[in-house]
Amino acid sequence: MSNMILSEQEQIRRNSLDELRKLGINPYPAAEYKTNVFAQDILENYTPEKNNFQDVCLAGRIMSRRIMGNASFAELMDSSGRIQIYFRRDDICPGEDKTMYNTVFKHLLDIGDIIGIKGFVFKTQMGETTVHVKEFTVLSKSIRPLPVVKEKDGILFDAVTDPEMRYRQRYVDLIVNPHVRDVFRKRTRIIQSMRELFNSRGYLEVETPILQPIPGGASARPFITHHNSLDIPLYLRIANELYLKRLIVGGFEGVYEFAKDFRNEGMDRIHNPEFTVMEIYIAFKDYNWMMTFTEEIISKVAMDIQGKTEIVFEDKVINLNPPFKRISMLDSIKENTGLVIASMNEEELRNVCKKLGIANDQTMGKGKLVDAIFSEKCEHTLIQPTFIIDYPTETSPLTKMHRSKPGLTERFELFINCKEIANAYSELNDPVDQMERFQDQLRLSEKGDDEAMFIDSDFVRALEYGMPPTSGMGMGIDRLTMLITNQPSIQDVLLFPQMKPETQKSKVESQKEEYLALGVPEEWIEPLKSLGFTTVSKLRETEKSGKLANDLNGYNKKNKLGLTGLSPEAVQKWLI
RNA sequence: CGGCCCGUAGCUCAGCUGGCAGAGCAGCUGACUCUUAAUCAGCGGGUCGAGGGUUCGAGUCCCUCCGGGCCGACCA
Repeated sequence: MSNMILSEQEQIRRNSLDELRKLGINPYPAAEYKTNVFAQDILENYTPEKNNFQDVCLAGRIMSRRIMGNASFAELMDSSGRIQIYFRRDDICPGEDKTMYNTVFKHLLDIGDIIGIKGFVFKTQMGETTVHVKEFTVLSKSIRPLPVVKEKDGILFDAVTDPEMRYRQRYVDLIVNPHVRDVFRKRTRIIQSMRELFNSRGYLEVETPILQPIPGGASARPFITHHNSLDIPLYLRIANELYLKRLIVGGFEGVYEFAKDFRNEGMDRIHNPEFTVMEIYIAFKDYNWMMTFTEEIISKVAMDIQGKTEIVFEDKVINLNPPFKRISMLDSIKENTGLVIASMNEEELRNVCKKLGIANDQTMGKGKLVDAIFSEKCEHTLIQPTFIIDYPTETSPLTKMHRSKPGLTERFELFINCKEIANAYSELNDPVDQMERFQDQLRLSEKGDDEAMFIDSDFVRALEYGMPPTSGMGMGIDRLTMLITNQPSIQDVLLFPQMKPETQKSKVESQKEEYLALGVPEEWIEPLKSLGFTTVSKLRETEKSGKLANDLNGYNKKNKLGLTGLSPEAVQKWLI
């Protein structure tokens, strides 16, 4: 702590902290501060005619100050927004003692500090609704300067846009970029909107294990961890599907979970190692029913959050009004390539891939090849919401065989803006078939597919007791939020996106005695440290004693330390 | 993993073919009792991401590394 190098502004704020305490003001008081209004209520509802809000109390952060001698304006930001506040010396300090205004407000408070105010609302000559402060309380002193963002006619000046700062220090982003708070409020409302719908249908919100002995329900590489007292490996879940279906076996009509899943894979604009998925399973339904339900969910969310089903994403207008287009995967490939691949074998598909310039290798089976063709040739066309239906069996090991199309399964994925938003099946409930599919996965795994599914024999055991015909659907909440809130990157809809750790500069410094032992005069130790020689080993590594002597003498002169100059020879002796 | 770009004061950013590190905001001192990107006068503030190299001299050129962004690869 004492060794921390503080900027000038941080030092000044820490001094202010001490000064406040000397005046008997606790900069971090414990007591509840009872407010009776939010900034937004005042801004929306105050009128001079009504003369309302004449005894208000609110609390928030000082975001700007304009001091004009014995009167000042400032902006206070609470959770609802910003409001201008007005201080007048003789109102703050009615008696002889003007300390609270002259010293505390003008000198010891800063932008970023959190205060509570009591006063009345009025309109200034410029017409701005303002709280005239009669009394203020320091609630929390800020000792780190906040980026100052100014705004005029909706244009921001010096806005914090650096992604690294925004994501690493999300708290700063939230303070200075109000629209960011709005995105996260909307994220929560999206989840609430869906939850309302599910609860109104009587479906049960449940929680299932995040630490799983077998990471099932999806094709992905898991994170692995270890349980000490059981002495077994455990995996962070890649999906919760198999647990939710066990609950349908258990007799619930419908179950759903908003779940964090974890996948140990690359990160980019649309992938974060941990992400949120809503999965829902409903007994006695099939994937056709689920498509209609998915349309209902999406359009309700759009209405609840944006008030309309037509949304704008970047330069595109997307219409979320049902019904959405439904097309089979094979028909979509036909539409986009003109190729009919339905009856092709693995070798023929591989040739198609080669012809189309699609990367493929021997570990890829028929299903993966079809999937690769689809991804390459079709996905980018799916801007308006589209259900792609009837997937190859091989890549859908938990899905019921198609009731009429051999080799295919009753599965759909919903694409919006070329991204997969939802994935759903008529769930496979034939335990014998399920066991065979798991064994197929095992063979793929042996072929080198490192994301083929593990066999979960307890899940098969559950199916053996009998699971009703069921349809299940998973929806990527992060991607849905990106879409609804028009955010280009997943990091913009995650409060704390994963980042590489910041490298902490080592704060290790050598002691005074170590410098003295080298023959460095005591008065030159601080200049040495200031020039970056914070340890004696750094000093020893220096080879240019002449340059060092020169730098030290320069530092002496620049900072007017008045020390006697050093000769290169004297410095040379330290380094031996 | 590969290509391109970025990292300079608390914040936003200049800094040309290498030649004394700059501006605005913020801060400090002062003036100003309805201002609003307040204004006016003055002042301070830098390990130029880190390390190495070339050079009389590096923010600038070269190499390595760290962090970030975009695109691609891999991947849902």
